Amino acid sequence: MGLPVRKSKLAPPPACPLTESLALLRGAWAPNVIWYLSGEPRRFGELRRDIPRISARVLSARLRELESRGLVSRHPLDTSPPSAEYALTELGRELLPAINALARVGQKLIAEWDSRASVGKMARVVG
Amino acid sequence: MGLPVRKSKLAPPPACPLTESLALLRGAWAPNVIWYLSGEPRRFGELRRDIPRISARVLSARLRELESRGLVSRHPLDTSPPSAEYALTELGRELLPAINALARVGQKLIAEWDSRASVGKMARVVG
DNA sequence: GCACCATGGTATCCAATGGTAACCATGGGC
DNA sequence: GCCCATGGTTACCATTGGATACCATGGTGC
Repeated sequence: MGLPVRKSKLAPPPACPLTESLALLRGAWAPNVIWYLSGEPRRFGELRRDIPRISARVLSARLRELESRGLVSRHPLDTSPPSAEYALTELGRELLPAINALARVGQKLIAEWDSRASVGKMARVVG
Repeated sequence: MGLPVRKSKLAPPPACPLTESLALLRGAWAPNVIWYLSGEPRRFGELRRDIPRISARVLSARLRELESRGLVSRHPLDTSPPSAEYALTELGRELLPAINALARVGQKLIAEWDSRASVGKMARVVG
């Protein structure tokens, strides 16, 4: 048997700006993590509670990926059960306008659903 | 044998605006598809060429998902090899500001890399 | 000293997603 | 009759993500 064929996995010059910024956000929950870090720095357990459906495994992986991409910085704290704080870097903050734009669309969608639901149910909720 | 245990897969009210808009964009290449549809309607083969690294399988799946989410509309054409055109719906257009914000970040990143590369290479590119 | 707790993870296992490549259906050109 | 282009679909496999259990550290109650 010869050598196994190496599938090149080449990533030829994309240079598509959308592809570049999406590469920063790749991975499950990445935008949510950035969203919840956009205020103050937060700790691992806080982020777990912020994003209830994330698993510790994925949160851990995502934080290390975001750190390696330069979007997030990690600061271990010398507390009794050793803990750590995560914060957005300046590069991470550059993504906030885009994430805010996404959130605005989401708010609009939620508002539309709510108004239609209240119409459909004859305004069970006061409004 | 009894019924297979149904893992509830519950999606309890997230109501996080970011989660809502990301649900619209879920799936590989979804933002790119919207990006390339943001001008004129485009055909399947055109999108394949626009996004060279997408596979036909995923493009097909993504278009049908985006259609079912109401972001994209499909218009079959009565041509000799039957073809189809895809266009953004109004809901799809509401995502364009967010996608443009992402693209702006990507452009900035590319510009920074370029300028650093040209400095590192002693400005091979005139600038 | 020792059990027990909280924090911040890892290890293991399985399901869903995406990629590759091959194939199919239609109708026109040669 | 055969091949081609378009617009997909199918089969198969690698990677990613999720659920859950577990581990390491050090503090606290006793």
